[in-house]
Amino acid sequence: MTRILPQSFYARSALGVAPDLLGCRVVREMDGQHLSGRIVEVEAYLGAEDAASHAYRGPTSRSQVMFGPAGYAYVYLIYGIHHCLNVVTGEEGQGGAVLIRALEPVFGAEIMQKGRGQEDVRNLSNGPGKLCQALGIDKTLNAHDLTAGTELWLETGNRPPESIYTSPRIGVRGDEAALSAPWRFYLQGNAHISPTPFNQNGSLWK
DNA sequence: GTCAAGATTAGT
DNA sequence: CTAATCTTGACG
Repeated sequence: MTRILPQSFYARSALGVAPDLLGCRVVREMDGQHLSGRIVEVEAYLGAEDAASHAYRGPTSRSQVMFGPAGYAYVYLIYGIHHCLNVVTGEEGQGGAVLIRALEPVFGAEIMQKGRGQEDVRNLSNGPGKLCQALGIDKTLNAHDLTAGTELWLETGNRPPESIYTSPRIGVRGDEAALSAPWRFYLQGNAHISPTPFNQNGSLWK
């Protein structure tokens, strides 16, 4: 029984995929070693109806992978400095994805820390840019097939998620609907979620 | 071609 | 609060 999440897992609305990703693992295979983390925070982005989404204005050279088949990685560079990892969801042509925002290190925390001084494990992957740095994820993995089981993939976790909370998404621009939509999902109280005031006023989702 | 803005983070 | 740093995408 394989634990790798199949294409069918991704082939539905980002709003359905996002909460289901909590508790799952991201696995990175590098230099013959495996690094992995448990997903503790995500955000859903839709297509034409979501002003905060890169897919809002239709496909562009950057966002085209979002319009492709589900189960592929969408990796982009933000602020010229940080990479962000998303998984493409939904039907081809719709343009949906889920941003992986924070991980709880499972394997290879020592390697993730390499070259970053003596950093507390809890601050290693508690943000979208930091988790990509920790796992060595950059644009070379854009459009990578996450169901193939090579280099980078997602698999089911061992432990069920704690209480799932929702809040508005962090750092987004757009219209009022996009700013207020409660499409950030996170494990309330987990030590590895990203630091934000929203953590104080989220609401129980399930 | 030009240019402002960005799904962030670390440091003052 | 602001700098860092560079790609993208909108516009002309």
